[in-house]
Parts: sequence; structure tokens; C-alpha cells
Amino acid sequence: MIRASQYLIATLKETPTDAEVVSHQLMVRAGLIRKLATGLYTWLPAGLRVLHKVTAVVREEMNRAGAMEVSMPVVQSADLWIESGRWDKMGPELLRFVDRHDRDFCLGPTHEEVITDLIRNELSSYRQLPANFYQIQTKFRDERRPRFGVMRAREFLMKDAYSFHTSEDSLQQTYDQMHATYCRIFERLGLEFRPVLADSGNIGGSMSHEFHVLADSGEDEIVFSSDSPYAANIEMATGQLVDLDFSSGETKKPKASAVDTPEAHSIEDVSSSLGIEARRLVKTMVVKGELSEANPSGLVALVIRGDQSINPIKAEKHPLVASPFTLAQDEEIVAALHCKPGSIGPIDLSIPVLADESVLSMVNFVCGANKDGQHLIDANWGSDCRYDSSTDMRKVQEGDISPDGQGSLQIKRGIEVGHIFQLGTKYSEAMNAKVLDENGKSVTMIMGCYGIGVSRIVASCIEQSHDDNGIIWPDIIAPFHIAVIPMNAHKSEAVVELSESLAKQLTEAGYEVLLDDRDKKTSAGVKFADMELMGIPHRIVVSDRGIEQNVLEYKSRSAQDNEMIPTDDILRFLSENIRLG
RNA sequence: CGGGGCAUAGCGCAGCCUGGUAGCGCACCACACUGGGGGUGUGGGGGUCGUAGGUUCAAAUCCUGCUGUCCCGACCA
Repeated sequence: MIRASQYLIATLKETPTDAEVVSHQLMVRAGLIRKLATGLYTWLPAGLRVLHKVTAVVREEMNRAGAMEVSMPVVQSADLWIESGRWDKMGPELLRFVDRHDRDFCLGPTHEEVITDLIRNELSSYRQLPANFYQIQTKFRDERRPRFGVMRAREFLMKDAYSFHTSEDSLQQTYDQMHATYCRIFERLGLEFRPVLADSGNIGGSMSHEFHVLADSGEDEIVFSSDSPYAANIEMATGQLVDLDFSSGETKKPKASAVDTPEAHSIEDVSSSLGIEARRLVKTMVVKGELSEANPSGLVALVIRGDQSINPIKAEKHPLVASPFTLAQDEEIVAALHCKPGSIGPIDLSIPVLADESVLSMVNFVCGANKDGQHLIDANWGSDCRYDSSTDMRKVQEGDISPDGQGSLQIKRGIEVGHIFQLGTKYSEAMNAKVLDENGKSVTMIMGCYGIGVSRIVASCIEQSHDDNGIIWPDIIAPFHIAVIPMNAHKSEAVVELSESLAKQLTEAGYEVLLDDRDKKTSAGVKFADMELMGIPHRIVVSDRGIEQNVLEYKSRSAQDNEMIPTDDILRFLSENIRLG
């Protein structure tokens, strides 16, 4: 039992100005966290209890899946990062520093290098595989823009796991098992979530899934089909246009004609000034490409249907396009193409032209004329325009047909709380992590890695579960299960006695009880408000009134009204209404 | 990394324009009242006005540098 009078109930009536999203506001107001500096937070007692609850669920499920818990240092020596090649590859988000001996170190944003180093020394036989190691550890990433409280903090708590294998099959098995484990974890935590196909980013590897908690404040867009299991991050989502072939039946005009479009530089301008639908236009964007002898300007033209947009993550995967995706400067464009952006089209361009699939079947379209203030109408591939190669680099839109042909695509916002990767041999090869196989032959281990943003889960849970009065925790991660509030304790000895014995009884029954015994200056209204703000899921009020009738007054945080429960019946009632599993 | 805003008590803010002994609300402490939804009154404690420099008889206030912090942007040709 915890006594509120002896506990830090750090609630705030006013909303701090620097908190933008509701979870951040409520975490500060409910006294769960305090900011130390940008992206750095102290967890206060009540907040830490929640964090530990999440940790416990994650640990339990990882153990159930046969993973072994370890704990690796937060501080890592540069040697390992140089060995993997990431010391130079990682940008400023890797926080580097030197020790007193002038040796380079960094704060671990992730632990592939450390675990690979450990395992190459500790494991030597295929018989020790597969093996899966995890830790729940503080990470540090010097984010370019930390925000939303612990949602995107620089220092945060993460569960990361790394598995080792001698075959792709074995990796796939563990990967599938982790996928299922993650689903179970997020289900137990009461989160509404979706696993989606993902881009593997700079961690490297092939197969990858993200787990997103659905929330309007999410920083990612996720795409999923109305009628099939297809789900993907928008960064890599594909879809089919509903009206892809809308013009393909038309008779091709033999020759395009130029028209003056002096004030029209955007698709919208051109479309409205010519009175032609945007989907009949071909949009040309010029981006940085790979420098070569064949392409001394280092620019590439990307063409896409006028009503569609380019997905830079997809585009930069094409060998012709430089990564990161960067638009060319106006001056560079004029220098290379002798034409301002706004009137460019895929006609006799001196730079490579990469076409999105959306334009391939277009007929009699409009595009820039490569002369300032002019566009072509009734242009066609072959006769008027050309492209060098085509690819899918379109950002999918809501309503597109699912790539498996079943259903239409919907887009929602999500908070990434989990990410699993098949790394392959990226790290084990660079760091020479090998074991002997059954033939006594040395083989490079195949790896997978699996992350969960533990502190981020706390915030995302609040995003999904709150009301005007504050947080509404699911029982399993609430800082306390039950708040016991004595009414007029300073006047009634009976209320004090019953509150104390009740709190004791509930504690013995295995519940975590917060007894709000704060002094008489703390009015009932304040106690109610604080307990609700903190999101404690079950409340029991002890009053003289109730004692007379031999009942306790129960209220669920998520319900509107009180219920009167016979005092003798309270344990049975709670056991039916509290889910700790 | 680019643009903008802000920095005065633990929190939220006013004062700055027009320089002259630092203020309000919440929170905190004491006492009294009140006592089922952030109650009332009286009295109190708490500030190198982010920092360094400059202007001035005099700077929270005007000027400059620095730091911190928040927001916006970083594909639409």
C-alpha cells in the first residue's frame, strides 16, 4: 500500500506551454515525467511505475519466446563502430565523445555492434544456434528534432533483441516468432495497433515489419487494405491506380503542339489555365542523381502523372537517383536544361529521364515544352517524349487498389512502437562473426534484430486512452490498480479505520493500492481530480454514509457512474473487474 | 540544418513600447472557517528579471554577442 501523504503526487492544474500532444501534456500534468533538457526526461515515481509495468510485460513475453536477457553498456567504444563501418556512416545523431585517454566513444543508439562482438567471442558452434538475446536498455539518439515528450526523446528506453542463425529458414522462424510475440505484447498492453511492411532504413537488411499504434498524432503514415492483410508504411507502400488506363483507348494525336502558358508554373496553374484535368498532365521534377561521364550535370528528371506525387524513399532506391533524395536548385536546372522549372518536360532532355509507372499508358498528355512559358498538348511517348527507364516511385493515395488486387487502400497515422528486421549478414560479415557448421566449416552467422520503444509505448497508450479528466490506464500498466479515498477522514474515526483495513486487505489480495490519506486541506474534489488525472482505473470511496449502509462506493475510471458494492463483497467484485493478466 | 517566437518566483503570465526600488493567478507555509468535484478569508516565504558586455546619473525595460527553449520547414517543378 502506498500512502498519498507520503508519496510524490506531482499533479499540475495548468497545462505546460511546451507540451503539444495530449500524451505529453497529460504525462507532465499527471506527474509522471519532468523535463531536464530538450529530449531528456526524468521519470517521477508514478511514471516509473508505469514504465516498469510495460517493461515487465515485454520481459515476460520475450522470456516466453525463449530469448535470453543481457545488459550491454550504454557507452560504446568507437572501435566497434569503425569495424562495422557505421562510425563514418552515421550522422550527428550518433553522439560521440572522448574519454580521458583521448579515445573515441559514443552513446549507444542501438547495440548491433556490441552484441555481434559479444557473440563472435562466445559462440563457436552451430549447435549453440539459433540464439536470441535481448536487453531493456537506455538508448541515446541525438535527434534532429526531439518533440512530443518521451514520444520522440533523445534518451529513451528500448527493448532490443538480436538473433543469430546458420540458415535463412532459422532466421525466418525466429522472425515469425518475434512477430507473434510482438502482437501478443501489444495486445496485452491494450493497444490498438497494426503490423506493417516497412523500409529497413539505415539498419540494413531485407525483410522488415513495423508495429504501429494507431493515433492521429502519429508521425508516420501507414497504409492498409480494406479487404486483405496488406499493410505497409507509406514510405514503401505500393498500390494500383484506379484510373491507370483512363486514356489508353484514345487515338494518338500524330504531333504535339506548343501552347503559351506564361504564368503557369505549377500543375494546378497549368491545369486550370488550359482547362485540362491534372491527371492528363505529366509532371517533371529534377533531382540530384549519380554523377557520371554520361551524365556530367548529375541531375535526373523524374516524371509522374500530374495528380500524383513522388515518394522520395521509393525514388531514392533507384540507382539513377542520389540518396538522400534532393531536389535540384533552380540555378542548376537552368544551367543544365536552359529552362526554368515549371516548363520542363521529358523532351530531348540531356539528362536521364526516369518515369513513374503512372505515366506509361498515358496518351495525348500535357507536359512542359522545355521553353520558358510554354507547354505541349497532345504529347505522346515515342513521337514527342521519351524516358530512359521506368519504376514505381509514386506515393500511394487513399482509394488506390491494394497491390494484391483485393480491396482499396486506406491511410491512417501511426506511432511506431516496434520494428523487426532480418539483418542477414550485414554486421556478422563486417565483424567476422562466424561459427563452425555441421561439416566443420566456418560460416558467417545470419542475424535478425527486434526493437520495441518501451518509453514510447507509455505515451502512445495515453494517446489512445484518455478523456477530459486525464489518463485512463488499462489495469495492466496503471501505476496503481485501486485508489482508496477516505471521505471526511478528519471527522470520522470509522472512515479512517475502514479505509486502512480495506487498503490492507486489497494489498494482501495482490492489488496495488494508493490510499489517499492526504490531510484535511486536500478536499475530496482535489483527490478525485488527481486520481482521475493519474488514470488510476478503479476508485473506492469510503464514507460514513456508506458505512451506515455497509457498502463501498466504487467507480471505474472509464465509467460514468458510481456503483454501491456491499463491503463484504468487494474482493469478489474487484476480482471480476480487474484484469492483471 | 534553415526560418520565426520566447526567456521575469516551482508552474502560467503581466510589466518592456515611453528607463526611475519587481507584480498578478496557481502552487507553497501559518491560522481560522469550509468539508462529496480543484472552497473562503487573513497573514506570510520565495526573484543575481537566461548570460556576458554596451549606452545611461539610473536598465527587467534600449543596443550587441552568446546560451537555452519552443514552433514551423526541410518532395509537388
